[in-house]
Amino acid sequence: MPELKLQHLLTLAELFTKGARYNYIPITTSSLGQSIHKSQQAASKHLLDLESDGYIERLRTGPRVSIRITTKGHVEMLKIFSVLKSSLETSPPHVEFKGVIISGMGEGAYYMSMKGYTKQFKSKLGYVPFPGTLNVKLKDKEFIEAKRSLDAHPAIMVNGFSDGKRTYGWVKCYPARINNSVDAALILLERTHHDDSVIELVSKENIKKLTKLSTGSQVTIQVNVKPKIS
Amino acid sequence: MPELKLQHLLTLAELFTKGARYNYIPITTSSLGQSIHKSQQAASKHLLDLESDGYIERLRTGPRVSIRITTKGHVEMLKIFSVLKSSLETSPPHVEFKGVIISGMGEGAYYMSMKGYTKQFKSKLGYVPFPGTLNVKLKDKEFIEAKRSLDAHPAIMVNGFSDGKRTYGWVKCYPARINNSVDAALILLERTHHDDSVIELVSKENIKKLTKLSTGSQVTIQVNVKPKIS
DNA sequence: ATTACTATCTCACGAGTAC
DNA sequence: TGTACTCGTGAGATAGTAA
Repeated sequence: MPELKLQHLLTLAELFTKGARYNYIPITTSSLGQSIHKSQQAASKHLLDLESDGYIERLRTGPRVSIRITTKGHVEMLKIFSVLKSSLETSPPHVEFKGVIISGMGEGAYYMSMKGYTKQFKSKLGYVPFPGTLNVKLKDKEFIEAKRSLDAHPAIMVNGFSDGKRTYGWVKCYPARINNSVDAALILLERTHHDDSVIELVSKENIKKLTKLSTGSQVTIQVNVKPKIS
Repeated sequence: MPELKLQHLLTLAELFTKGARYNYIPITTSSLGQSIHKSQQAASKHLLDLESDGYIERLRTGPRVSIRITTKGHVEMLKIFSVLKSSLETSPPHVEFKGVIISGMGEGAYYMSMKGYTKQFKSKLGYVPFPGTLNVKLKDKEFIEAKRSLDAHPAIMVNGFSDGKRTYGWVKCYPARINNSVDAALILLERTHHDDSVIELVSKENIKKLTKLSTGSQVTIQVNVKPKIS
């Protein structure tokens, strides 16, 4: 869509930084070449091209040449800038999983109801989860891969503990939404009896009742990811 | 500076818009080719290159391929984005003139003191100018050219009028600063006895006294330009 | 259907150099 | 000093086509 050639982009940007938008700026092709990490010849060609395309204007006073960016050049820069801006901004800040509900085995419910966990859930998630986890079987490889790389994102860490007889592993919690309607948390367990293709979720209420979902139902889970601020 | 090749920029941006930052997105090389206005083969090559450079990850499930942008890819996009952003933002929003003061002939003072003008100056500039214009001779071609293209920028318009005997032309005013210390207005007259190499300025106070400048002194004038907001 | 190879073309770049 | 020509090299793009 933008008419400005991509290879000229950084050259034009360099002229902008030098202040050439509203004033004629004296510049040599060699210094420009250095700035854009190209040869003097390349810089010269860039200026020639930019000029013939009407993105810059040049004024020569004897040996000296001054350059100014035209409105057209400014507009083209803004075009590319806004393409980048909108593509970076419209990126939805969540990881999505699709799968089907499989029967919970009650084990999750047992462990997650232990005081060592519930105390932390209360303080870190803000609630004690309904006893019983929702287990979702992921069918596509990309979701399994996405689950693996959840580690890269910041999580709410529920620490493991010991009750004297045995130890219980940590639980990583990721705030999530089920079918874009129910708030929940996807949990990664240090020790789980599931393989990588199953994700487990906890919620304040009984998810199955709340959503009228049952074993075999297809669900979509969105895990929020902190948008990066550069 | 950015390692990402510019020709891959719009391809990566397209993947971003498709939501490939946090999820594996199914995409074909032909559809991608259409999106970036290149051939299917070019899109395929782009993906190959982006993958081997670690900017994207691909997952193939039989014939289908899904793509996700890596953190490295995201960072590279942000790098180029910020180069553009800063070059567009650091552009100082004023047009600069340099020249030497030449003797005013008093004519300007006479005209600018007429009621038909002073009334408008008072309401539009906020003050009645000191009687006497500052005339500055521009020595370099680029400043003369810059003066000509001042027309492209929005001005405060002081309309012409008639006193029954004759008519007086309009005056365009551009808020300006002299030597970065005195507020003034550069004025363009519909009818002037100067050629293009001279600019005239008015100010609330006597500029020469205020700045201790006299004929022959070098001055710098900055005319503010409305920064464009896209 | 797809993806991606090969061949070919164009053009971006740098070296040398004229002015 | 400057800019910008010619020319050689190679990267990027497309068409054709294999898998």
